[in-house]
Amino acid sequence: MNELLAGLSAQQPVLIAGPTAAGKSALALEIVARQGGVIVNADALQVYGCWRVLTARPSAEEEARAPHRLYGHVARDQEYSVGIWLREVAALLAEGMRPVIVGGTGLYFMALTEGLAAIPPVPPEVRAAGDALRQADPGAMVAALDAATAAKTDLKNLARVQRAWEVLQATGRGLASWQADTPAPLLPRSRAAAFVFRPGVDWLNERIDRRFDLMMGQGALAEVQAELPFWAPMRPSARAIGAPELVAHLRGEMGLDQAVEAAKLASRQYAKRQRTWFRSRMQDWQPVLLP
RNA sequence: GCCCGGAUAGCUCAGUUGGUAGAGCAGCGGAUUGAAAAUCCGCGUGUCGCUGGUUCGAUUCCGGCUCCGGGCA
Repeated sequence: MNELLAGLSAQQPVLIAGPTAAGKSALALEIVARQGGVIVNADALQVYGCWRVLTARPSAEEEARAPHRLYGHVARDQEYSVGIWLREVAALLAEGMRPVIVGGTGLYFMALTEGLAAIPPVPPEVRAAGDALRQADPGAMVAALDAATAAKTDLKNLARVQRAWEVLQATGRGLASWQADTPAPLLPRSRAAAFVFRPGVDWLNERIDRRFDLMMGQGALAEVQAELPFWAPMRPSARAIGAPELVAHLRGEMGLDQAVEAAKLASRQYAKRQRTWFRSRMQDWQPVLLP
């Protein structure tokens, strides 16, 4: 820890990435305690107000120890995305405080340090049309793409195809063309101190299991129960790992033990995807090696 | 003790009219420009329970044994 912090100037922005349950928040708190700054969330699910326990958001006590931003500030049914996150971060940076940005969402860090195309928001009608077409005739959606976009899109990945189709519908311009005009990044990698946690797989898997048990002890089930009246599985907020599993249990579709096991498994699989991203896309970040 | 079923990948199982075998899940690797805790792609050698026999050749057929279900005593 001390070695990590040596050579860290108190004005320098800090980025901390790492897989779920690796202990990133503790490092962020330590840095801010010693040198000052604001802790800024870079996690796609910790933004939702309804999931404090389930997404392992900083506790009230931790939030009292240092300023925290972009945690739990989004309503369950509110639209959110990398673009919105990036604009919120831009506003924060404009305030002039030194940011310590911490989270597990690789895409957010990439948008921050490498830039994000300036594409206007897709109107809800276009999104609805995209949902419908993807369901009814995915082939037509693929066929409707412009050649340049089709060439650089994974056409088997219908989530990507739908996004490309929606951008073309909404703006009349291909996604590839927009991306070719990606503006300079808000915070280039070279202007920040960047750390990635690299825990061993077995060590992390054990921590994931233990942490989920801890969440259950902290009232995860009650938290999910409170959301049951508003539950809509299609919403981004519904993708919090553990939520669908515990909902299924509360509806009598699976035993509690089974739901807990399923949630732990999903967390381990998520951590694996994070590892893959960090390994390939954050090679020039300083590794924080753990057991 | 007897009868019937089962024993094949980490797990659940399929299959081989005798030529050493393949699905799902798990796992591993990869991709990732506004739903990303999402989404998508790739990867299958394992004493076919053990042991004798028949056969050019047995995981497959036959005998014995072991273990696990179920039934009858």
